[in-house]
Amino acid sequence: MSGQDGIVDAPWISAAQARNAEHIGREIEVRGWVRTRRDSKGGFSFVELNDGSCFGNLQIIAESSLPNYQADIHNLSAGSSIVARGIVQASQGGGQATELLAKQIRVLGIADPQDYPLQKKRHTLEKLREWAHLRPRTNTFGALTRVRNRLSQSVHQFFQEQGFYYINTPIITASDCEGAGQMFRVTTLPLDHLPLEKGKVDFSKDFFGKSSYLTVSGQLEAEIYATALGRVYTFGPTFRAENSNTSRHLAEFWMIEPEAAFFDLQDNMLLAEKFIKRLLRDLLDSCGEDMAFFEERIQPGVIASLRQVMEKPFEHLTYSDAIEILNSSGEKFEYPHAWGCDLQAEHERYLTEKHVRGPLVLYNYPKSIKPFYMRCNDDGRTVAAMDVLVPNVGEIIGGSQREERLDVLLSRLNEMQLQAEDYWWYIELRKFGTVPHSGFGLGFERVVQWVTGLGNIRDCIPFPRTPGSAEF
RNA sequence: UCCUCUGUAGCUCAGUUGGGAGAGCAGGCGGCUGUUAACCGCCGGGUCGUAGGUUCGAGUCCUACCGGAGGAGCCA
Repeated sequence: MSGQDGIVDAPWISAAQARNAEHIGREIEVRGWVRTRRDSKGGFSFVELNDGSCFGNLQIIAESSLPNYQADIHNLSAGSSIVARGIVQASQGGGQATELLAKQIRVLGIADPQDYPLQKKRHTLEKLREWAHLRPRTNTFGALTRVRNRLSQSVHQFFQEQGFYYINTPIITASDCEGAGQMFRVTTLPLDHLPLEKGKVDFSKDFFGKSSYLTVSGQLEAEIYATALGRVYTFGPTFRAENSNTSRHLAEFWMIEPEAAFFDLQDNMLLAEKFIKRLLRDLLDSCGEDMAFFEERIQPGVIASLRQVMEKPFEHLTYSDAIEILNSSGEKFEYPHAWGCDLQAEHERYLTEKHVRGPLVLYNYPKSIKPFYMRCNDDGRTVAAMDVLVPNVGEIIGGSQREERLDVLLSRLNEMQLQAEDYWWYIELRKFGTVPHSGFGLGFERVVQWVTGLGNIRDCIPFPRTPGSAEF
């Protein structure tokens, strides 16, 4: 969107560029939305414009000699859209390097302050959720959007540099055997007139000839590609129909799932750590203004804590050691933490927030509490699983080395009373040229929540989908 | 799904043992010779979430439902 790239009319530049002192003296044009207007005692106005290009606003000086000053400019209010042309000059006031002395201001659309919900003052995040069509115009969601974008870019850059191929796994899946929780059914059957067969719905009449659902994970399909091309990753939407009402759950969220052939659990854990550190480094390097806002207004201390994470190696603990630490912690827990039980939120919180005070990689979980595809360890009672936990948010990564031994996989399916036929293609990957391989899933919004310090995951995605809520 | 809290003006909230609704901000008008979230004055604005019930009388008490928040479970 700059004037130099040849895409748009030469004088049009971004507010981010216009705020830079190197443009002083140039005649330029900016296009965006008014954040606020202040009238000077001298009979002219300061109009602050934001076009999304950066956190800060461009201050525009609108003198009363402009032909439409009284009619338009003097009444400009937050949310109005304008095109302003003028000369960039050094700012006479503090707080910004430059300002635009307007030669012309064209008002494209006014936002009537009587009706426009966003005020100059602070709104609660809960209220802004009701205005998801307007909240990107606020400082918080502008910053959030740029942070999300930067993280997305880093995801691709990191995996591309590490030799991973970006693949697209299906959104619609025709098997209900993924076992990762409640799924949303996809159907074209008439719900008021379902075809029945012996009293049950006849899904052979459905669009795909069988039951189909929205995906809860692209992992199994990613394994197909990993065992052909070596290293792959997905970055796509994921759907969970669980009725969970918390600040950490969404019914629709974005997940990144790398899968790598010839990676064992150690390689997998190292990959996860390098990946997270890369995300943090890029974020802190290139989203300074936005992160400074989160630091100042959302969670003081967040930047320092992220820096610390970047500099130190992650702590690693086996599940068994974690249980030992909980046992000898002297801490009072509401839930028990015996070996073989899944760790409760309070346990994870103790481990990350009090014991290690930073990210923690837990691995080698009891096989009884983990899915069939995780690789069985030699001790006969644990699997090569690993989770990455971080303070405040909890689990952001769950992964494992996958069971590559055909006989072991078959007996695990049998143990868990799953039908081998349902997994015929998954099993064939082990029949034909099987290799050790590993992967993990990282919840994108959880990372956003962690790095911004936002308390509720519903504010970490543009349009949150939660039980009872799919507005916009 | 469970537990707890909550729903009063555009926004944030106050409203005392049930007696007829208030403040700040925002907005409108006016004033103020460069300002950078709340300079001064005046003005307008509310079926007190919805539906029942108790009572002479309900924002206030009771019941149900709906929305929101925090925590739990499930998970990423």
